[in-house]
Amino acid sequence: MANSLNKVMLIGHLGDEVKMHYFEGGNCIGRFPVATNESYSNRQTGEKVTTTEWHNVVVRNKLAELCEKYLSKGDRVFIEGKIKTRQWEQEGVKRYSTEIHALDMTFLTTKKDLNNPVPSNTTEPIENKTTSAPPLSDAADDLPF
Amino acid sequence: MANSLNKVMLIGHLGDEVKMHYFEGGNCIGRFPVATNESYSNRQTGEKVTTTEWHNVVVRNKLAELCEKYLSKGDRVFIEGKIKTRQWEQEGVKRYSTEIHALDMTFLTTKKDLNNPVPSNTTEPIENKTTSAPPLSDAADDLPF
Amino acid sequence: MANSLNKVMLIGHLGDEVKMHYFEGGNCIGRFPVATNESYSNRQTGEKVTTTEWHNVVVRNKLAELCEKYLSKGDRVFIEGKIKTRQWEQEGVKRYSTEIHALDMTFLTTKKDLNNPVPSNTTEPIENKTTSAPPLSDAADDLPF
Amino acid sequence: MANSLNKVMLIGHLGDEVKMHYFEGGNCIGRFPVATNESYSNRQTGEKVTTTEWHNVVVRNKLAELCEKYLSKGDRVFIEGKIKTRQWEQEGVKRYSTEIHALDMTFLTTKKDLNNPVPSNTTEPIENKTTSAPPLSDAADDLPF
DNA sequence: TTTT
DNA sequence: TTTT
Repeated sequence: MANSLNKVMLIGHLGDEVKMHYFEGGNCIGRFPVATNESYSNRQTGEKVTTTEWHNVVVRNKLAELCEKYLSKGDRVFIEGKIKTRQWEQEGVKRYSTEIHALDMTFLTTKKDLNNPVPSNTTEPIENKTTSAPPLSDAADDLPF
Repeated sequence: MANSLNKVMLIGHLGDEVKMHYFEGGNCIGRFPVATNESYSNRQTGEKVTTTEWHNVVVRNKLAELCEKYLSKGDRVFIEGKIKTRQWEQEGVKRYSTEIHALDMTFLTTKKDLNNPVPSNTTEPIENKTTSAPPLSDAADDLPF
Repeated sequence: MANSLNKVMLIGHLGDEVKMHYFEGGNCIGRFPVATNESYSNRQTGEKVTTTEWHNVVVRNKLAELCEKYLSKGDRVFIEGKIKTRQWEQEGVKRYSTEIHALDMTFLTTKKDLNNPVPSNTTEPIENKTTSAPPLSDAADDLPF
Repeated sequence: MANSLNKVMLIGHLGDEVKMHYFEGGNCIGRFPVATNESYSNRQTGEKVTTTEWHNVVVRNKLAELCEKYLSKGDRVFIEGKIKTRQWEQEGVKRYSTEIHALDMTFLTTKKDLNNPVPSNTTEPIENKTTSAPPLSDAADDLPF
């Protein structure tokens, strides 16, 4: 039983495909961006403004594989998870990246299985081009989550 | 009615005092860090590890003033809010800072009002007189266990 | 991964002690009422009104034992769980009881361990007087929760 | 700022159409049942069991009108609200009905506007045939609210 | 930088 | 970079 609470709940759309990373021990991690929107009326002009917030979602192992299999860019999901901020140094400057580590999820639209069961090699064609690797990806094996 | 959800809920302790900023139009903003902890057992060594996550909490106007008045470093709070990531450029490099914009809050310990004003023996004087049982307790008796 | 969500989060105070029930297989269940309050201003009179909502909280096994050990009437808790409505017939009339099945919890005040480590036999003296038993108690062993 | 929390979040499907009630002052209320499901494996037999939980959702005024306009039986919604238990006496017996008072909502499928912009008189053609009625629907009719 |  |  925890003595603190770190809970995030999102409903939004994937801005890109799920990018998978496989580790030696058999673990894997998936990453994808999720957009949430907020609308409000500008006080002066009265015009409606929509702002978009982007969330870096991280999933692991079984959940990651389900996401890769069933989620595509544009799909809507409900995500329950927690906030984690990674930090690293780049050229002497501390940098931070905040991620949403998803623990539970509900697929709210799954184009893939509904429209057409596409051959898996055509859905994520350039999955391997992940040039800029996130700092912690190597260490992921001995992380708590 | 929104078509997306961006919800954060935290229970944690303030790592520092509330820092206020006042704007010309009469608006104000308060900022303070909140720590949440997570414990897990290391798979190899079996030893218990506690990690701390720090959240940059932002409050506005009335809520900010309440926080400044009643919250101190070390106090425990429940926070409901949303995630916002600000970005800016520093020396040509995009930098990000993720904040929790608090919309509702519950003070779970407020040292300020507990420690000084009232003598502690007058705060819960008749704690034992809870004569009136909660509505459902009677019904509960004749319920399935 | 669920395709639906049934989530409850409460912060409130216990209206009574935790009542334990032990089953043959070694399982146990604890029950206690939790009060949440809501204040609003009456539109006509402008006077502030506070209403109290009572929640029938149910905990199982390990969590139940922790609750019995550390929670007392008046203590404040954070509860995360789900809603379950049981139904049964009484004299030909369908009756319902809605419960909050707690899955996670944070103790926000624990008078017991802070003030005095009272001998457990003095805290819940009449724990065994659970006279009226019920529909679901037998089935409890093979229930989902 | 509240000193307690009474929060419910649901993702589920409507078990019936939205039933509206209009009051003299211009206020209105809408009611509809929402089902959430949970699956688990029976420990003995190992077979997968799905249980359904029915929630009595209550909406007011603007939100009620949006629900009536855009939601139909079978639609999926995300609901954020609070738990309220009403009590009344029937033939000398105290009876309880627990409702989810929705404060915010996200329509996750809206068959009405997506499939065909049906003329409003054809949208609830067989409203009275409620064969598989959710538990509380009968009781709800003759309740206070 | 908090807390247990 | 999503979606309405």
